[in-house]
Amino acid sequence: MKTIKISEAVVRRLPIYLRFLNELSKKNVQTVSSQDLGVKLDLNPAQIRKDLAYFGEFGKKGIGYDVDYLIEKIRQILKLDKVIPVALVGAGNLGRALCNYNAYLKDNMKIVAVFDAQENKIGESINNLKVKPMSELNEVIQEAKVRIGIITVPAAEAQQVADRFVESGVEAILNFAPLIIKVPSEVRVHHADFTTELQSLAYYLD
Amino acid sequence: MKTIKISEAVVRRLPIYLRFLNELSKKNVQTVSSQDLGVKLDLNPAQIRKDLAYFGEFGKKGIGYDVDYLIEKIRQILKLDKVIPVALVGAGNLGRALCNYNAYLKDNMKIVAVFDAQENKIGESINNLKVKPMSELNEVIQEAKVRIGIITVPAAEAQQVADRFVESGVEAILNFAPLIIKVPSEVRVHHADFTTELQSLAYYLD
DNA sequence: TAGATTGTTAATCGATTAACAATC
DNA sequence: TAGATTGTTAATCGATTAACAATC
Repeated sequence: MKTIKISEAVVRRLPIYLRFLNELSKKNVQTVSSQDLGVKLDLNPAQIRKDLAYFGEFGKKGIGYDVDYLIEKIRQILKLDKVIPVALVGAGNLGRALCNYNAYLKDNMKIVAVFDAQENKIGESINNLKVKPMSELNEVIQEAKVRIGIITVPAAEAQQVADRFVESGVEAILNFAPLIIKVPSEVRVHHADFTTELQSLAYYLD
Repeated sequence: MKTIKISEAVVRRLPIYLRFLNELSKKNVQTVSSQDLGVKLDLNPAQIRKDLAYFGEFGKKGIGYDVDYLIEKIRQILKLDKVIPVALVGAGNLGRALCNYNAYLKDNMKIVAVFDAQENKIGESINNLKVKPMSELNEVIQEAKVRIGIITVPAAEAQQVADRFVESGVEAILNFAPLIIKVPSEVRVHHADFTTELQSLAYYLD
């Protein structure tokens, strides 16, 4: 019955809902309306209701959404109800920074391995993870059942790293290198590029 | 005559064009077609032509676009033809990582000041920049004519930092904290959030 | 019950793509 | 000239928003 195609725009909003719902839950808020969510997240309430309705009837008319129930449902939709093992290549400043999010991502995702091509980085400790050489990538990824790969190497090496990820069976890639990487269509890639982000902001200066 | 509103989607693609054109220029490629660009950037050639045509007639029929001329034009459109001073708050791992992009961003943008609220960070050196206390933020930003602010502090402090940026006259903000920040409508905010990015990727796992 | 809020349909709005005359 | 490629219009596709019956 998964015939209706969910647009990327919808999928990108789900984690934003989830994050705010988690905040509400921490404050012991029981119920929230699409109105409330809209105000806090700068979104149209109708859009929020529609987004959620793609996946089921999670609310109660006249009441709103049960916070904890909706959290549970969104986590299921995003497949975040089990910890997803993640690997990262590029133990530079950025890679190191992302490893620090491990605590924040707990219950959802976990960076379980860090790799680097540079000799002098290997063996270094980042957040209790020892940096491993690229030669061990395939083996480690398969053993740890890594499903998502993060690329934080310079642009010149990013495509090679992507190829290695694909080859080792990773299903999705988050690329931070300033370059469009190419992968087979069954692998999902998102680009998270600080430099293009910053440059597009400049357009809006007066 | 700036009556036609340019969509955000268009503006976000311009830096991607620019980046690839710069690569071509470095390889001494003189001319490029929308076809070529489309293949390399995974975009529809008609879309690329239309994007560029919003701003002028930059190509030659039957020939394509002159690489260096198009670079010049896109830099003008994005207001990147002069160096834009940028400030960053949050001298943690992520802040430090972003400062390293200064070299890459040369000619376009420059991080000219770094601030942190924590005593022990102040005075530290990052990429030849001394970390300054928050008390100096307004003064430094006004003196250095900073136009864009980057937020790399924990979520709990991000809104306060945004308020300080706005108060000191910053025109646009790039927020890396996992939280939607609120600013007056004349200030432009982009959210660059690693955690939501990663979570939305999970949806596409089988 | 009265008030609130969902889920959903229809209307609107906007973005992408196809097609082609113009022309280098 | 013949082939290539732009700039642009029209067609398509998709996403957002408004409106409201259903109902808690």
